[in-house]
Amino acid sequence: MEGGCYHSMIEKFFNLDQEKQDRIFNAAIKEFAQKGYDNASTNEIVKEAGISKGSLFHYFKNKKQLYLFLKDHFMDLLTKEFYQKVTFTDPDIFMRIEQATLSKMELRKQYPDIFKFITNVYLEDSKEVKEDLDSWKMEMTTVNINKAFEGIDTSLFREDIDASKAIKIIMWTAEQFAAEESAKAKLSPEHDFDYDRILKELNEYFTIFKSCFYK
Amino acid sequence: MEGGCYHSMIEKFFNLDQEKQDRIFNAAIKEFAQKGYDNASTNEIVKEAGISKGSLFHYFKNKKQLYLFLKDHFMDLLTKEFYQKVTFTDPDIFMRIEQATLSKMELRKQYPDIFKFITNVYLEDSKEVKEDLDSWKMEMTTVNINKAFEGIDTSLFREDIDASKAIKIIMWTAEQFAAEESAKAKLSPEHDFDYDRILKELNEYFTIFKSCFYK
Amino acid sequence: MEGGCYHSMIEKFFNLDQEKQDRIFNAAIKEFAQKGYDNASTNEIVKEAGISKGSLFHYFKNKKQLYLFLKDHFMDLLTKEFYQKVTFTDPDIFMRIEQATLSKMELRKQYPDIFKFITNVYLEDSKEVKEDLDSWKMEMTTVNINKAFEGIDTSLFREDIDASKAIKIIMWTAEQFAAEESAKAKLSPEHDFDYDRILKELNEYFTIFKSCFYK
Amino acid sequence: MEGGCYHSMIEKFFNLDQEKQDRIFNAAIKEFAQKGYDNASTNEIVKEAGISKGSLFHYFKNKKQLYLFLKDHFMDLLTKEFYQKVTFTDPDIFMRIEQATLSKMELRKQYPDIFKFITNVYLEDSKEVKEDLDSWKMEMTTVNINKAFEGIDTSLFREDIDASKAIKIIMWTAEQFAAEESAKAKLSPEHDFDYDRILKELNEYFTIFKSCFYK
DNA sequence: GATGAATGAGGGTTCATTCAT
DNA sequence: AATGAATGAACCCTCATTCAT
Repeated sequence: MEGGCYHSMIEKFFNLDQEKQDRIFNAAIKEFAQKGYDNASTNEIVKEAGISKGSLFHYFKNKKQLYLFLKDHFMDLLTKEFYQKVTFTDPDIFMRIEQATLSKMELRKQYPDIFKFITNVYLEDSKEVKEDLDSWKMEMTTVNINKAFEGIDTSLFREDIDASKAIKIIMWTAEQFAAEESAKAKLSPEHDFDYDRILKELNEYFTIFKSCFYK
Repeated sequence: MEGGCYHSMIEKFFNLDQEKQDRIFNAAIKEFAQKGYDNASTNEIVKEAGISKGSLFHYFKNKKQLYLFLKDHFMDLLTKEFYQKVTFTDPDIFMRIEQATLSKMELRKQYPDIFKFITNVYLEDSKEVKEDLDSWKMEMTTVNINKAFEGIDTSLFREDIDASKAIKIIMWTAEQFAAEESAKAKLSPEHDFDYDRILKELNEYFTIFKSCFYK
Repeated sequence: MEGGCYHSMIEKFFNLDQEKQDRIFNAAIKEFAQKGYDNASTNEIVKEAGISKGSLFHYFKNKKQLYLFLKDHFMDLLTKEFYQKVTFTDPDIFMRIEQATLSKMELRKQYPDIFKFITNVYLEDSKEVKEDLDSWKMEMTTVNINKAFEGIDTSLFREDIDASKAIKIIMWTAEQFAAEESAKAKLSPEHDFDYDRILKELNEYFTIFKSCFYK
Repeated sequence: MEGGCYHSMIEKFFNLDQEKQDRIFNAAIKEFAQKGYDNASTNEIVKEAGISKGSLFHYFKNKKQLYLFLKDHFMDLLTKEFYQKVTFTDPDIFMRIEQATLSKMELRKQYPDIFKFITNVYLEDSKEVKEDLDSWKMEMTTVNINKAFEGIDTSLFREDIDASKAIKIIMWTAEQFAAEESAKAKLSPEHDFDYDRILKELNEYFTIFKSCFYK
């Protein structure tokens, strides 16, 4: 009911030369990533993008549409890049998680603003976009979990251990470990990521898991 | 540089009768918890608290000082309550985590607004308070981890397993499990928390850990 | 000073195929009729007409010229249609007014948007077109009154009554009666016009007038 | 549901010194009277009133509340003044209408902006206030008609004439006559009202009515 | 000590009009 | 001739903070 001219407007945007599209993308992503939906300022976006106020609302009918569009567009981008780096076919869960973790770290390094933006979308709490995001979040969670678990070889696990719980433990550990490393990096931003150390440490956790969960 | 008259102002606040202090506390906590720092409105706070605009800025130099004060004050309160419920002396890590988890759940039920407020402080991303929060977060993390690990009996762990890593795995699992349950509850708010089921499920994870990590 | 290329622009418009002209006419009339001069949006007009923004301002120098052109064009059209239905030759004023009233009702039914548009032109109060409309309104009033009074047979009126005043009373009554019915219909839009009842009631007024004013 | 803090805000307004209230009244009335609801600019109002943007919205929560408040306030004022000048007790309809017509003309002269504002309220067509105005208009019409007709001595009318229709004719004539005079005055604003001539002419109409409708 | 009126910058959004293509 | 991207001023409204009382 709201998005009547959604497509025609976005089309206008895609007819711009790539360089201008990028300026707008970068400015908007950066602003939303830094300040969240409510506090992001369209004024800042247009200033940073070097376009006029009117132009922004020529392409996107309002702030909300801009935000939701960016979410869809860059979620797509990250997802595609992610699945290009990770072939979710390896039956060994540790290989899969290692690949996924590495891949995420690379994405975070390659597209720091986009990564932060998409991460924040999951945490976004603004009333104005709540409804649209909630349904999307629920959908995403289901899709991702299904994809991640597809074809894991559970025959390697000890029979007295609930494989699905074991898998959750492994994934949570990987996630929290990565989050902790990211948090460290954020609080002392001068230090660059030392992928080798991180991978090594992650593998130490995996070694523990293998010695515990595998036959 | 900023907090010149910090103390004298807060003193004024503490000279108020308890009932008025509470009205201000409740109103402010609720507003910040619901909307985050940037979107919280001092107008709403004074309206809810039934005081004048001038009064608020009489007790607290500005919105930021009010926020940081609330953070300190209620972090203290929650921490004290927490350590009253949990005696972090039990050498068994699982008992300790179970106690901590239960205790947190009780606090969430007992002081829902305060709990939400303090939780959100950790996620707060506003530029205006970023600097002050970041240093505080770092400090908190260190303090809590140290406290949590104090006196854990690592002699129960298998010797071929790095105890500190095992403890991290256990804690991360407990945290993520709780987070997942909270997220579920948030997306379908009609369902009330079923503490019994949750504790039972958490213990199933602990059973796995014991069978793996313990001698 | 303003209308420099007035003619050459309108010519461009008349060179369009009739179907396109009509699309523009309909879209513009509808928008102006619904929202008045100031609030009518050229954006809506071009969207509804299916032409580009540039085109509109290619045919009409600006919003004002478009409006004034529509006013002239459709006032002409309605006037012509009106005088085709009503032969203002009947010397009986009541027949004439009845014909005129009926005729207006038919026009309102036949061209609802145009009718509403022209009606609103008389009530239009926008600064931007005030000057142009005021002189036109004055002219129109004079013209119409003269036409309406032409060849009325005043010999039927009692000699002790000022015929011109009697005519005014009759016309004002007809007008106000019609206005009151329209107002009623507007406030309770579910009721459709009941032309028969309205005509019958109007004739009851006329019967009074005949019994009073005629010899 | 919308006007929660209606009273408390208006109270703020009434606490201002009279001179400031008047500045705001005059500025707002003038702007609304000239441009109608939609096109009236709160910017213009505050500029003309010599107050800040924020102040206006300190007294009135939004443009709509301001408008509706002005409508109520000045409708009250005009009504009170009107009924002070006209004692609607004279059983002779002509005396009553003459008084009313004179009274209206005086009000128009005394409070030109207010009079125009209130007149326009009846014609206001903006979506934003339509609902609120429609119910009010319907109520007003009923109230006024009832008051106007109360205690008219219909025994003077010829028995073969429907008194209620005769009264309508008389009132419509008076109204339209007055409207026509006002329109003339508006289009050539240099001429002041010549009340004596107008009253004389109105009475000529009344003479006709008496000779026709009275026994 | 307590008040609440006053501020003005900034929020998102719409607009008629221009002009390079 | 026809397009539609681009403009920037103006729209209503909210905000944290100040200061005279």
